[in-house]
Formats: sequence, C-alpha cells, structure tokens
Amino acid sequence: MNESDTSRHFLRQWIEGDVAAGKTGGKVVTRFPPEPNGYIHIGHAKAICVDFGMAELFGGDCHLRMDDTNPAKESDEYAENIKKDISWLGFKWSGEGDGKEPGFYNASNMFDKMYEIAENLIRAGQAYCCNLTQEEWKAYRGVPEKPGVPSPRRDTPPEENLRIFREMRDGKYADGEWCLRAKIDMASPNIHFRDPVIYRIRHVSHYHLGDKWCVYPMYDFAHPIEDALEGVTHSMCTLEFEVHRPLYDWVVDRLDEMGLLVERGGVKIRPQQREFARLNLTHTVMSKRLLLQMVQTKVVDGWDDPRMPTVCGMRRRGFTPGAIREFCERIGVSKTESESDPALLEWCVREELNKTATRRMAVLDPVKVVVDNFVGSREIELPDNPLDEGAGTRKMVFGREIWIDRADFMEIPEKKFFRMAPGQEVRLRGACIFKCTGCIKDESGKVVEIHGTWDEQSWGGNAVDGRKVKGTLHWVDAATGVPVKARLYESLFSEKNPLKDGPEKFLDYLNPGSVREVSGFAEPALADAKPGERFQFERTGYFVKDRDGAFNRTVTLKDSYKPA
RNA sequence: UGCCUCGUGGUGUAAUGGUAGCACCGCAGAUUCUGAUUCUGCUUGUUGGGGUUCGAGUCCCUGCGAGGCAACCA
Repeated sequence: MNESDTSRHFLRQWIEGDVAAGKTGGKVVTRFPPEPNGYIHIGHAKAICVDFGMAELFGGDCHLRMDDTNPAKESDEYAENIKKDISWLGFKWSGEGDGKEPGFYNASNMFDKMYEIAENLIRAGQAYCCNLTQEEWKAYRGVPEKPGVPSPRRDTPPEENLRIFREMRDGKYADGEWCLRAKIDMASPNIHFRDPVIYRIRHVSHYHLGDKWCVYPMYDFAHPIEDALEGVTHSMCTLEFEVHRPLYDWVVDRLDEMGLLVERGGVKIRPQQREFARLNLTHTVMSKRLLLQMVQTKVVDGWDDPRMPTVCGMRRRGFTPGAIREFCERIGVSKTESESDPALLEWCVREELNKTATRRMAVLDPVKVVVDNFVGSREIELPDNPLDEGAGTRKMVFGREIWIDRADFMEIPEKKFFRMAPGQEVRLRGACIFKCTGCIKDESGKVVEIHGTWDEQSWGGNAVDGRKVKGTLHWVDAATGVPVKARLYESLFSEKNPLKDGPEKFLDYLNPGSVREVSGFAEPALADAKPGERFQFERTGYFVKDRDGAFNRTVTLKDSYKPA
C-alpha cells in the first residue's frame, strides 16, 4: 500500500490542513481509546486503522489508552486481550506512555490530575455539587425541546462545594447521593450543556487502582483531559459523539484557562475531536452488549467463536491481519451511515490467501472410487502453490481406491456438469484421466462406490492425443490418506439486518446452518499442519487449523458453477 | 413538533463550481490440470422542487428520507 492508494478522506484532509497551519507543533498525535469491558471487533478494527493509520501517515504517534473510567464493567483480562488483538492486527502504539510501556496509557493514571482539575473548576465557580436524585435530575434537565430548570444547589458558594466534593472523595456518601456537575447552561438546546455530571460516586474497586477512589470522572469530562494532557492533536471517534463535541471543547477551554495545555514545538496543543461513521456489516451484530449476550447464553462458543465478528474470532476463523486492514482501507471513511457487505471482506481474504496459502487436497464428503484397471500405486508431486514457485512441492500416492467429493459425481449428469458421471471423462488432479463406468448404490439409492478406468497414456494428467478434458477433480488416496475433521462456517445470521425487529429479537434470525462439522480424508502432508496454519483445500475453500486439530473454513472459493 | 448530522449504481466510496470515476457484488466471454486465479466486456447512480451560474453531485432556499442527542455508560 503506498500513500496515493489511500483515499484522501475528510479526516485526512482535516489533519493535513492542521499540519500545514502549524497546529500540531510538528507532530500529529492520535489515540485509540478502548474501554476494557469487552473484546474488540471488526468495527473497532476500522477505528484502529483510522487512528493508527493517520498517525502513521503523518509520521506521528498513536497512543493506546485504556479508557477505564467506569470500574464497574472493566477488567484486566479485557485490557490484555485488546492489546493482543491490536498487535495481531499489526499496529504498534507509540509515544511517551504514562508508565513503563511506550505509547501505552491508562485514563485511570490521570485520576489525580482530573480530581485537581475538578477542584479548580469548583473554585472558579464552574462546577458545583448536586444532590438531586437521578429521577429529579432527569426532570430538572428537561427534554431537548424545552429548557431545563436549574438545580437548587446551582449557586452554592465554591467553599461549600469544595467541602462536599472532598467528602465525596473521602467516602462520606453513598453512590448517587451527590455528584459534581459542570455549571454551563440549563437552557441550551444541546442536552449535554445542561450542567452535565462530571464526577459520580462509585464504591467499586478499580481493576487497575483498587480502592484508591470512590469518585470517578465521567467520559465527557475525562476524555478531553486525557487527550489534552497526552498532547493528542486529533481525536477521532464515532458519529454519536458529535453532540458531545461542544462539551469537549468547553473542557479544553477550561484547561486552556488553567494553563494545562501541553506545548510542543512552541505551540500550545489544543486537541480537537472529529467524528466518522462506524462500520456496520450486514448479517451481523456489532454491539458489545449483544455479543456479550451471545457469549453468556452460549449461542456461540465464546468471544473467539469463529463466527463472531470479534478480532479473536476472525483470527480463529483464519482471517489474516492484512485482509482485515485491506478491508478497512477499501470501505473508506466518511460521515455517511452505511452497511458494508461482508462479500468485500471475503474478497479481501481470498485475495491474500490465493497468493499465500499452501494447497492441499481434502475430501470432506467422501465417496469411494475404484479404478478397476489400476494396479499397485504410483507417486506424484504437486506444487504447494502454483502461483508461487518458491513455495515448493509435496508428494503423494495415487492408488486403485481413492476418495472424491460426493458433489463431484452425478449418476445422471445435468447439462454442463463437467465432473464425474458414467461415460464421462474427468482428470484426477495431478494423476490421470479417468472414465467412469458406473456406480453401486445401497437399498436407499445412495451411491456407495463408483467404478471406472484410467487412461494409462495420460499419467501426469494430459492425454497423449491432446483431447481436452473439461473437469479436474481433487481426490485423496484411500490407502495413504489421513482422516480430517472440518467445520464449515457460514454467516451467523440469516437475516441481512438481525436487529430489524429490535435488539430483543435478534436471536430469532440466527442462521441454523452457521456451522457444520464434517469429516473426511486429506492427503498425508496435511497431517503435519500446525494450529494457525492456513491452507487452500483445492476446489473447496480456505481453511485454518484450529487448536483442537480440526480445520475451520475461513471462506469458500468462489464458485461459478450453477446447477441447471 | 428543540438541536445536530447525513443522502451519489445492489453495496461501499471518489469527484473540493468544469467529461459522474473506482472497487465489491452480479452478468457474459477468453484462458485454465482448482468451474479458482488471470484477462476482456457489460448492466446499474447524483432524494424531489425551485434558485445562483456560461456551467451545479458540489453553492443557496425549500420539501422528503435516514440517523444521532434526553445513563451519575463509553
């Protein structure tokens, strides 16, 4: 990927303008700020590509910051797995860092500073403690169409607010008894300006800081502080935060007044927020809550179930980091809410795997073929990847009895069926030309054995008289083949939009055929495969070996054969 | 019926007042020891109505449609 290939989307133009205007002090700094309360999914991958990608493009830094301001839902397990997944995607956080690890930050490491800033706000008469209940607060705030009503505590003198705020911090009050609110504008048409809560009491232990605090800052207060103190220049997030931007700017203004903006290259760094559309994919759900629900109710095997849109699930499914990044590049960045087609993702993974995946023959729905006039066994050698001469070759044996896929045989072939059928010639890949003479069926009419003869002149695969054979089949030698298990995956949901009847109903649209376990036979070379290794099963699809030894189907090969 | 945002082929995205282009999907053909890959070609689009302009997808007005905002979540 070179620079001119990436689209000059609006965020890129925005940053270019700021760089040209000298606003960055010589370095573009972005951040990816996940809350460690779940596993990251393909939607986050898009954001990661944007955040890390823009930093990379402009030669700057992208911080990885755990936005851990709500201890109730967060855990170290999530934080660690988020780091693992981002690394796997191929991104490296950089910058100073707030501890030992460069580029890595925890919002919680700024709690001291945030608390101090909150006290400053109180002293300046820009924040006050409020003891309205949540229900009251809701009523006072009003609705977007009508102005709100001020809290009775709105004009409390700073000294008293300071005393109460400290008592909040010191654990004198229960959760929800008091909170700290910014004093802005109860009549604003923007709800977020109606004296938003910026600190709340939570007697919950923090996964990172333990019981050090019982008051925690709210997102709208914490985020701009985190960005500003880290020297972030460009803070990119999803569309739903657009209405929060004025509040973000309000907080940055206060920091500016307090002289807390960092300086770089003689320039005061004012972080700015911009919003872009999140990624939506048809036939899937992306909400962390709904994914968690599927995990907890065991609709799927876990966060890394290969049907999940999580990064770890896609990894187990066999997707490559490159394919995911290519996909994120190709869907682009805009403010238009849209639903991308998973077909593009599949195209991206085929595109990469076609060039890189080792070829193997595997028969996953086997039926036996007997080559009646064949005696003994012969060895053949096939390239590991015909598209890559450096990939090497592997050997295998062809014998009198082989397996082919049931779908490659028809007793009464339909028009344009180029595969095996009585009287019809096919090529057995790498071996010879074979002519079917008939088949044996059981009482139920199921084909149990196919018979035929080989053309001894065609060893290697080509006829000496130059006649063309339209169909080439993959096969596995019955004597030397090894048993394989595979899981054939399809989309988790059968409905384009599983949420069309609301989030309560989305499970109604689960695809009952989203996974099918099959077993069959494969050429011996596949027995050496290691977990995580990717293969193309010829004429079938791309597969990756899972930790239990089975092969997960990443995606099928494109198939333009249409039964008549 | 408050404020904000967004409407370009089936899908995603370009065109920044000057020939509506690219990719995916789909369809057709060529090549092929993977009905894959590769190659060629094709179908399909600016939300309606006004206005400004020599010229509007782009600027203005006005409809229509979609979404966001009323957690002490992020």
